[in-house]
Amino acid sequence: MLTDEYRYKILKLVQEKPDISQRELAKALGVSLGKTNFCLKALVEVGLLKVSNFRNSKNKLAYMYVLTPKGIEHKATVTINFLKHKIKEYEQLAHEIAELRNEVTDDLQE
Amino acid sequence: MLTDEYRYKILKLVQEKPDISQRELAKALGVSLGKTNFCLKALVEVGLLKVSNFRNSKNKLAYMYVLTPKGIEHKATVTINFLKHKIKEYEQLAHEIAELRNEVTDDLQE
DNA sequence: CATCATGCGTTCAAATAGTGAACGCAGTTT
DNA sequence: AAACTGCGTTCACTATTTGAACGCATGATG
Repeated sequence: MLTDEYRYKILKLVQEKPDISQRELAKALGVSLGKTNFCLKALVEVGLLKVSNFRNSKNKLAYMYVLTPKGIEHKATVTINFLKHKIKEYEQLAHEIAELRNEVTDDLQE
Repeated sequence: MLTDEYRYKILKLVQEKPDISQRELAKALGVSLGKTNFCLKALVEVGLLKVSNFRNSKNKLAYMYVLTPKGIEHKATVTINFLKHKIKEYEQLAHEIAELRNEVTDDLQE
């Protein structure tokens, strides 16, 4: 399933290292190869990524994943949304942590 | 799947409201009734929760979910671990947000 | 040149996880 | 007593994820 999180993370990783392999990507994302392959194809499908074959001595047959103009634009948008989301998450965490601290002391008193 | 997150959240919700229904729990957790039922049973299975029937006028046949001594102790531990985890997450978020801010400005320049 | 070893993307059967409609039960209401 | 409501339980179905296995292309080895 291609969630916003993966959309963002993949676009970022690909932009940083266009010759990244699907296996590297999978490891970086913490998901399986199959899922990574699925997500990449989905991104190509909707035109955010473009693949171009290339060869090099270390990676026998590999692709370059290139962000399309649409992909770059989308990444900016997605990044901003992600940022907003993260900031909200951050604030929520502050509350949660305070709450947890209370619970910890509560629990110890029981 | 009963992850630490659900273990913690369920113990917390149950402690706060022992006569909570599985449907309420499901809604609070944001998962299905089936999954909630599964998680509750798992917690009873490992001895963290105890069920005791009770009736009341509003809830026809309902259970009380009671944290066992083991459950209370476990909750303390789990809460502390969760707290540690959240604090780490919090710190990581601070970095991520800073990074995202840079990306946003980077993206705008491209 | 021929063989092997390595690393790539791809596939897909199997495993795992998650859903929610439907059921029987027991009180409450009409 | 019949209808209604809310409870936990079940489970067939769907969705999601995994990773071993494959074919292919290159580099290395004899």
